[in-house]
Amino acid sequence: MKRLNQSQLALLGLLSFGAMSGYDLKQLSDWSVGYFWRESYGQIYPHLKRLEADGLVARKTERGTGRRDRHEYRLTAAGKQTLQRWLAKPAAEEIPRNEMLLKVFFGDLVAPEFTVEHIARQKAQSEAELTAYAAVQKRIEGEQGSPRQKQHWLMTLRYGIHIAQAQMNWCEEMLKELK
Amino acid sequence: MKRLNQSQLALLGLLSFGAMSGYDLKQLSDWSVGYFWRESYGQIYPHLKRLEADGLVARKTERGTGRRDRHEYRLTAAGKQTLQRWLAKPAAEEIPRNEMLLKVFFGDLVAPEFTVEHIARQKAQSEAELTAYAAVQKRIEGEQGSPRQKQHWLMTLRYGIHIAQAQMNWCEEMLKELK
DNA sequence: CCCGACATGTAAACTGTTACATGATTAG
DNA sequence: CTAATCATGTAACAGTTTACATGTCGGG
Repeated sequence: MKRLNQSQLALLGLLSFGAMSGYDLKQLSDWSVGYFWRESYGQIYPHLKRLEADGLVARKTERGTGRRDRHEYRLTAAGKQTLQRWLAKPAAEEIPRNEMLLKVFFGDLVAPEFTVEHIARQKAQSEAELTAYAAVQKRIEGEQGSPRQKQHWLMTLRYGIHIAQAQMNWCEEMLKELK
Repeated sequence: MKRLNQSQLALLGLLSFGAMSGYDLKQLSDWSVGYFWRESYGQIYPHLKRLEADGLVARKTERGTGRRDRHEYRLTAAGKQTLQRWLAKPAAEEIPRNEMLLKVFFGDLVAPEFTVEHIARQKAQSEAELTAYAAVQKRIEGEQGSPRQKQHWLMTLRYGIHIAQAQMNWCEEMLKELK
């Protein structure tokens, strides 16, 4: 039984909200943690198999009425314990990779318009994110779940908002400077 | 001749500042773009070979006086053109992965102290980054290079500062809320 | 009748880190 | 003498995306 990776632990975390299929997991993660964590089907399905083999999740198959079978996974006691142990450990430092910044950094090799364009595009993106976050907030408030659970969800959302706002401020500052 | 990836283009970009060895490339990238882009030797050396085979960089070998040979690479005209074409194209959206946020998100499954700890650690990290950025600023000012080049370097540095400050603000807000 | 949502999965390709291997020189 | 710096490189492993493959059901 090898050590689990971050992806697998993220899936365990999502399953703590209730039993779900691989498909559900993807849908849920896309809107709830999508702005700071993404998973693809190509990872989800193999990971679920692995987690089941390790006894961290349990599968229940529903014969679909004509539809393809649906495999619903729920967290086992062992899975929850593994998850909690992980949550107690400090998070690994993230190594960012920002292509846009790279293009600004090397921007003196091309016409200034290109740099302006990169920054304008970033600004539009951050703006769109802020709009999306407002929708996420509404959705969180509408979901069922304990107040504490919601508090944690909203805390991460606040992070996204802070970052997007900082990006916008930076973009505006830079666009002014480049004019 | 397959399409280059971001790493290879980043190396071409760094080589635009002058001829360098793989080792130099690593040292330079660590302090100059390290806060938003990182490369490891395990990538750099194979990439340089590949770039040379494609005619985008040219190698000059210096016999070291006893030391191991030093391979210095410089950008060719074709390499510069490839780089400029890339700089003109919009940057791909970055997909962030933030383990700390994931642990805050699932924080209601463990004692609140753990969430406080994750945030406190983030705060210390962002603080340290801000200190490091001040040193980078001094170093940029001391480097030779055109004013325009420096302007671009300082623009990306401002980005780092904005983000680190936003992170600090978020941390402080959250720590207050959790008390 | 066609599109989008539901639903699961695999394989290939790609990308990246880490550990290992080697070895000289220089500063403390 | 020993640690750090210069210096290059490979191999194993780990992680991720993408394209492909398959098929139903409901709504417009």
